[in-house]
Amino acid sequence: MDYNVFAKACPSRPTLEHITGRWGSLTLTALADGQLRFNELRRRVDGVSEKMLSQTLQALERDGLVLREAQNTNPPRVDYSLTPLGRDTAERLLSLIHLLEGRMPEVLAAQAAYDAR
Amino acid sequence: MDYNVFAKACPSRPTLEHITGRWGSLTLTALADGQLRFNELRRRVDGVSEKMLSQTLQALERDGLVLREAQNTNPPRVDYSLTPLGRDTAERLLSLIHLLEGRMPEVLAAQAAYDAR
DNA sequence: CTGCATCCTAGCAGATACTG
DNA sequence: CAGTATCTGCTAGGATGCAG
Repeated sequence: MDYNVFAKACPSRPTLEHITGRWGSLTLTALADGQLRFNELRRRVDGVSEKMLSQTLQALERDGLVLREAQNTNPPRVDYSLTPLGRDTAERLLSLIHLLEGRMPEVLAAQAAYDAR
Repeated sequence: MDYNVFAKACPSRPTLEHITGRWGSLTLTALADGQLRFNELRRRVDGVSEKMLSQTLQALERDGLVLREAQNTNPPRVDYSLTPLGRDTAERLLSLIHLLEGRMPEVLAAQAAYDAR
């Protein structure tokens, strides 16, 4: 393996963290449905602050996962969408999220059992 | 959807963060190959501290993703493995990681292009 | 509307030392 | 070996204000 996330110094680690991070995962999957504007994204990703969304989008854009298209109008309009690589990534992320959402009862039961001890 | 990660207050969010977090994702995927002992895990997940590994394992055990089996011998021996739910989760995580590892050249090129501006 | 700049704080995370 | 305990620095992340 050339790029192994298990290696401390591998450049894939920061990128994996952008993707799976608290806001990165939600941002990517929110964009999976299609292009969104900044404030549309902000409403979708419940609880994200302007600052964090902005930072998250910049990191994902730099990694080549998100495409940013700004129009020089007034008021300004900026559209965010996924690149082909971003789409592949979001797809796998969604698969993970759907699994989790579907099996939350199992998780909650495990937590209750753990706490009972 | 009953448990929607996009909702700020949904109980699935903390669990998603345990799974996708910096050490959670690496720990889960390391265990995908089979049972490991504490220090074996520590060596696999390059860079993790004792403390973080311990915390991570506890969170994943509580969520019902990891099984902890302690033997009361001397010296002590503790084995960690995945539950069925943990295996399903790790599988999807691995799919994501393999995608990323395989396409790192693309990511690095995007980063270089971004930085050039 | 879409951001960047600034300030501030809680808690994440590393280092170290210790216990059964 | 498999952890806990403590201390401490760092930075993620929230709040606010401002600009194009």
